[in-house]
Amino acid sequence: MPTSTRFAVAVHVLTALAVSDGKPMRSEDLAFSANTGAVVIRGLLSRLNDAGLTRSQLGAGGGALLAKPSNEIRLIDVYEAVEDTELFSTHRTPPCQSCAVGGNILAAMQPVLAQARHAMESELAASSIADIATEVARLGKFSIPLVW
Amino acid sequence: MPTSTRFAVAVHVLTALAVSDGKPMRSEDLAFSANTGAVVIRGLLSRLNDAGLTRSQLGAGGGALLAKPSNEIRLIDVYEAVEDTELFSTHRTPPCQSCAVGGNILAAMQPVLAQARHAMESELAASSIADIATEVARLGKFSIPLVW
DNA sequence: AAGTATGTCATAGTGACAACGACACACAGA
DNA sequence: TCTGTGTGTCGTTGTCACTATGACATACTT
Repeated sequence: MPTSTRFAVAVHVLTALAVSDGKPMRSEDLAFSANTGAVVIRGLLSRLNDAGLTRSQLGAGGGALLAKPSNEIRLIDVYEAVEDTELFSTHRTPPCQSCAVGGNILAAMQPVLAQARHAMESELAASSIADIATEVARLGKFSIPLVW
Repeated sequence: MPTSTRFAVAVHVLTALAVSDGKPMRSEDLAFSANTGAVVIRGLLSRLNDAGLTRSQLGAGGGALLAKPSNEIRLIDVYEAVEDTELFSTHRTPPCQSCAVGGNILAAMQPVLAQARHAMESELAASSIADIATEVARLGKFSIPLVW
């Protein structure tokens, strides 16, 4: 089960905003960088706005902006803002409740799966958009803020 | 970012085999318990056989059996045997390589994502089918092995 | 030799996701 | 105030992975 592409693209968008902080970026520009459509970006920004990670400026010269410093945006915040499916899927149709195993398997698995998910989320909480932006700048050999 | 239902169903199947150890179970019986089709179970068993977790006995009175003791089958083994998609998806179409961000974002994210995945897998390595079977027996108030 | 169960193929249906076009609404600047 | 620009959202369409289902060759047990 793969995640949707939303998480990766959302991190991409936030990182782009972080490296060119101050200047609003249009959804169309962000779409170009992520190689996708502007509507996809707007859908992501809508979720990120709701989560308080970004804000949008309307009108001429407008675009998307970070709502707080990039080092205060953890990857787990991004993950929760844009992903809405459970990490572990269970049976499409509930298992046979009258069976000894079927009736209890989900409850028996639940603690282990919750712990696994929590371990993953803790790792995502340890990194911020600032960390990613710094790494991108290092790999790309440029400094932040980047003037386009 | 969900997994497929295969992981949950595979754990279900292996747990069923664990609690009734010794007697082979037909894919049709397992399908009934998991509330799915026999072909789905056979597809899972095919993968579990390849991974050395189960073996199948053909002919009358045949069925699936565990290939090793249930306490030697870790959940991570099951996960790797039946899941074949990456935990984290990336951009459907590769990002713009000529952009400062697009050209490096994937490489910059990769270490963090790998660490998050590893944390999750470590948790799955800490539990075995025997643990799940014991928990199912406790919840269902029966003892192992279960005579059907 | 007969019956039974697996393993695999081919087909079809379902759901999530993303690409795309269109348009109402809101703000900036002159 | 008026015009241009950009967001936010809707509906449609295409794609892909996954699951369900039927069918059949193969292999083993009795």
